[in-house]
Amino acid sequence: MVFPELQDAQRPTSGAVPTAPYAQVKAFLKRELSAGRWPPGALMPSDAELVAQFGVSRMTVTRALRELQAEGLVERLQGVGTFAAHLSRVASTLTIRDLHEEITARGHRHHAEVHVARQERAPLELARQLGLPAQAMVFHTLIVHFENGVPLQCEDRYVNPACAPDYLSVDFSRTTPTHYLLQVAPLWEAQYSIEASAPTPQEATLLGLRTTDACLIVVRRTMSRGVPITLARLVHPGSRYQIDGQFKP
Amino acid sequence: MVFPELQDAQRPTSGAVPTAPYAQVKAFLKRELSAGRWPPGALMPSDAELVAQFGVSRMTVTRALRELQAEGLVERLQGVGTFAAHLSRVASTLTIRDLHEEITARGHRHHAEVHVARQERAPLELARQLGLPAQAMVFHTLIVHFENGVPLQCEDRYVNPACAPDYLSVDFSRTTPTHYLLQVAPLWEAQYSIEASAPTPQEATLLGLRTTDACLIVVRRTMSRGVPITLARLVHPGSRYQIDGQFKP
DNA sequence: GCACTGTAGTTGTCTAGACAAGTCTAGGCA
DNA sequence: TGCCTAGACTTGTCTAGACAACTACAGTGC
Repeated sequence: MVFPELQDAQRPTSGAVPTAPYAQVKAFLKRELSAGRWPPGALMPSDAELVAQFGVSRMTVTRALRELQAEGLVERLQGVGTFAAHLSRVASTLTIRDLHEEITARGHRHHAEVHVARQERAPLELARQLGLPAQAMVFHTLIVHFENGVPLQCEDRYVNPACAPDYLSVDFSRTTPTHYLLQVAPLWEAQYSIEASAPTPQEATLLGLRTTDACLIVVRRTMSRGVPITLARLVHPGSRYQIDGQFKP
Repeated sequence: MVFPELQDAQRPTSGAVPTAPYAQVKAFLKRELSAGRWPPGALMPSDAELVAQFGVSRMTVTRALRELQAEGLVERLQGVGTFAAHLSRVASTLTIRDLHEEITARGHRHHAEVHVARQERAPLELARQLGLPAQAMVFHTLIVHFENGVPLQCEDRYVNPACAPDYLSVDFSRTTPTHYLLQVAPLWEAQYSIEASAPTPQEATLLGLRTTDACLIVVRRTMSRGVPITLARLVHPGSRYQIDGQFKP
């Protein structure tokens, strides 16, 4: 078996110690938690005890605990107490980036070929997912993105015309749909699924693959203010694309 | 092309309005941001202006802004001001769950077959990734997990013996390695990569696949308190496993 | 045994003010 | 012109106290 190379995690520099009192309280609790002083579900010190222990005001302790709560390390119950969280799930931040940005950040060259950019009538299921009536008009683009001349992503996208009426007039060899749509609708909410599958014959041709080559496929539906904006199927050659990430609880 | 079904996002119930002042300030800013009142990079109202506008104390405004900053919606620069963030990347929370939990949560039956559970000498590259000298002893397990009798994951895992000396004495037909290691080392930090690829012949056999079937492969290296604990390669049949998620900025 | 009540302890939130530290700009000076 | 400084403005953080909302528990009365 093969273990691909993983980058080394950045180690925190031990030189610069955070001196702010709230940070000290937070660091103390984090340290003791990681040492197993309070096993998952155990009752932790109350605000008042920490106030006495550190000689700070309650607002300071509260801030430290609220941030730990936001990070999922502790659970607080009003009237009951603060408890060490059950870490049976660890959440990471998966970053969905604009592909153009991602490629140029690597110091590489990005270009795109537009194969389809037109209006279509949406079949029932597609219309439903975009919150439109059946047979409604939708925008459809099919774009292949290249990194240094090698095809990296086949982007099949449907867009709700109500949210981006000028979508088809954009020059997608210069701007990516993601970038344009982020400008039109700044705040997003999205669902995605990541799967591995063989490409369709058309996708295989566009990406220069055989239909037996594995692809990493991300399907994403994006909403803004409760209105579906776009539905995208992003197909990547498995041999040339992977999703990396790291997380710290 | 095929768009798999995505579940509907949960819509916030519009009945219960948050009444806490800090939540009102936060909701106001979020609403205006999503309406595009401050385009990315634009200067937003200062603390003092929001204090005057809402008639609350500065601590209240500060809390609202600090939470928006933590969510990545605004950027604050000391001595300069508060700015609408560039949302070119949107972060989601990808949850790495214990497979046993995941399967039972679906109401299905989970069982595991242990194929390998022994000590081995680590070759150079593996030892390096686990922070050990070359030829050091490491624990190695190879376990196949089943959902309702169908193979769902092939888990090839190496463990640093210093972190979990009793690892090999665990009955992995009853406990998953993930679950056991979470108990031994409560706080994690991890790096992962997700990719699509064909399985090795051995993996294909164990999962009941052909070597041309696409697999979704997650490689994860886990550290606790700066010490590498485990390196795992999790191979899933692409046709039977996908990673789902959603995010709201 | 059972229902009710008071009380102590907990977290959730807010206020008014204070000082520190950083940035920017206009004015003064050589 | 070029450099320096004082002041205005910004965010970062802390304090001491207050009230509200909630929970758990012991005690009371039936």
